[in-house]
Amino acid sequence: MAEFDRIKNMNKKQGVPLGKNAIHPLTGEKIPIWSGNFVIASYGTGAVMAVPAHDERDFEFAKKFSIPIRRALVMSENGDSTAELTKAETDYGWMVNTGSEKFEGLYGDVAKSAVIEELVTLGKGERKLNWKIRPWLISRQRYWGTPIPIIHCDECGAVPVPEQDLPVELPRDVVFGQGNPLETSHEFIHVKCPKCDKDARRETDTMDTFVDSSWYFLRYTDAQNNNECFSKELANQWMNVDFYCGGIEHAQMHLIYARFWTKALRDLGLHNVDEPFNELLCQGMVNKAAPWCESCGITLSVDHIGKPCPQCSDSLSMRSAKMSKSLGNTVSPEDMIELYGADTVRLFILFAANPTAGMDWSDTALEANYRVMLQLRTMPETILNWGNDNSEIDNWLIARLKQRVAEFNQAMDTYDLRRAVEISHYELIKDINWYTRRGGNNSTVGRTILESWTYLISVSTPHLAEEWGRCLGWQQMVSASQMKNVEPVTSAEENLLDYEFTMRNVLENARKVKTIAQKHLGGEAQSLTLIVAPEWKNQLSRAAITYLNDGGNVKQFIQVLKEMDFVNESNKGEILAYWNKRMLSQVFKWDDKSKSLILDEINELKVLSDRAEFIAAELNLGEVVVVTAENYPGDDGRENSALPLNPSIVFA
RNA sequence: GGCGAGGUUCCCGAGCGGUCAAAGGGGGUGGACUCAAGAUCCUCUGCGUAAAGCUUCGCAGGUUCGAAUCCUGCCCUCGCCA
Repeated sequence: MAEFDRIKNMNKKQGVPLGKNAIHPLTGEKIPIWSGNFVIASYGTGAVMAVPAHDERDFEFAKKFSIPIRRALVMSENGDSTAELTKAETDYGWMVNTGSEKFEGLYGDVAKSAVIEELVTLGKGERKLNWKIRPWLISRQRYWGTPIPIIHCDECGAVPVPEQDLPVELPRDVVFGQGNPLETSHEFIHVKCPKCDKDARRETDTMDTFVDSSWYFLRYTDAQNNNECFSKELANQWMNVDFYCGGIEHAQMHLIYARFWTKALRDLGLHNVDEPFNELLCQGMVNKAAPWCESCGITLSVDHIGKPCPQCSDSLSMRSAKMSKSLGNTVSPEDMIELYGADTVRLFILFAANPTAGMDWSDTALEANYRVMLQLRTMPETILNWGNDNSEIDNWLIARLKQRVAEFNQAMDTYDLRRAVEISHYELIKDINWYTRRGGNNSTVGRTILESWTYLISVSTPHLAEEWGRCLGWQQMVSASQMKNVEPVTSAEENLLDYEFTMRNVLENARKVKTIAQKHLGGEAQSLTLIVAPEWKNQLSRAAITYLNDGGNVKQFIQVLKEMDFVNESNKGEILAYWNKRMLSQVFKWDDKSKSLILDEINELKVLSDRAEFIAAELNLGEVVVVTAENYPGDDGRENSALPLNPSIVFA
């Protein structure tokens, strides 16, 4: 098992006693030696002295295998040296149970030093400091990295390449697959020593490629500069990078390196920038299912699909795993682009998940996005072939577009790419569908929509957008032109959107009720009566919303209510009861939009009456009548369930 | 081991105190169109009922008039690094 995997399994500690003992160098006691899976062979000598009382892992191990845990420290001065440990006490403490006057009661660094000194005196040990240092990128790499500008001379040793010969560039005439490719370039290797001019060899290791990515952003500020790495003035002007988007490994490796180099170059006086990146967005991983053995806990390559586990012969399931060559669960973007086009693949990736979330690759989802693309492809043609009818719903569509553009901009500004794509490639199709369903048929309006919509789709599917532009007869490419400013929604348009929204809600509810109602009717419903809530319920709602908006406490509202104008002796009982029973919770259920519609005293009777014909057609009814509760002629009491924005729905 | 992300309805995924039985997509269902298929459009997709109510957002508690959302503990998964 690889060391990596073993460390991952450290919580499942295992071990065996070797049957041998070590002698404690100071006390001479015998200490049993165990072999354990949680000790890392590559760390130090691979052998560690366990301190079960004061190390969490050792404590756990000792508990599991019933090894005596002896307290060596107490956590308070003159603490109880015989107190039992319930968990590892890992802080600095005062030494106890040492069996030696020299150490008893010593604390922290003083204690450490005393023990070390004693070991040195006895000749049984030495003081040593182990550094744990990153190799800071000057580590062996084969070819793919910045060459290390050193020439090895038998006479002079390692000689730096003179500054005028820099940079050392990688040779092209190399052969891969036979060790270090640089070794195969005769011209690269064999050079004269810059000092003594005798035959010498060039260094063939290269630096890590992270070296380049540690300062390229600085170079980008002045990429054409042939005299120096970058102009200090330009770098200072452009840096730092406002927004940096990269994979998760950036967060730990690249970021550390880039920050280090930036600061180092600053200290060398090459620029004045302290931090290279202002904001970092870590994008998620793209995963894809791979075979997985539950009992062995291993992920296998796709070659094992449909076969049993090679280790335990159990049947394999599938589970999501990071794409990798070794597992074979990769997809080739080229193949996908070949099959579906670049725009489709891009759309899929953007829509499948938010950038930070990561996602599972899914062929069916990709196909679904392809269908959307096909649908969008013919959209301009369809829309431009609309007729010339003018209708109320034209204004709705124009208003809707304005609203969508605003939403789109907001999504883009907050890097919510998924939402942006949803608006440009999904929502707007639905809006167009709704428009035609409501009888819209005006190609002039359609053209207006397309003139903005084309720019929205160009962000994620640029090829498609160019196609649209061509269809619209544009001379310039979409990518080379600028979208015309779209005005914000006017208040009249806002109302129109709201009314339509209100009607859709009612329609939706009516649809739900219809099937049940027909069970009771024992046949097809013929007509529908919508009973709008009585005025006192609207007044009550407005009063409650206003009261809460002003920061009032719900519990006290009933007191306020009693004093309200519209409450009198005859209706008081009904209103107060209704408040408790129905309205109290409802006030919180309305969203901000609904609340503002209620406060603005939306005329439901008119909104619904105006649209009664459409509702009748949608529900396949002969007639739709809209009345207020006050005017409802029936005596079945159904008007009582009406609420603001939620009329009673009565089928007959 | 250190650090990070996360567990949501059949699946993927949004939501991050009342708009939530929970957006959107996928899959599935029924209908329209069609000679037919495909594409497209519309409906439904927790149980239930002329609108109630009930159960549901990893598990168990807690805060609140109210929790998928906040707090505490636990379980599990994934990723990064050496």
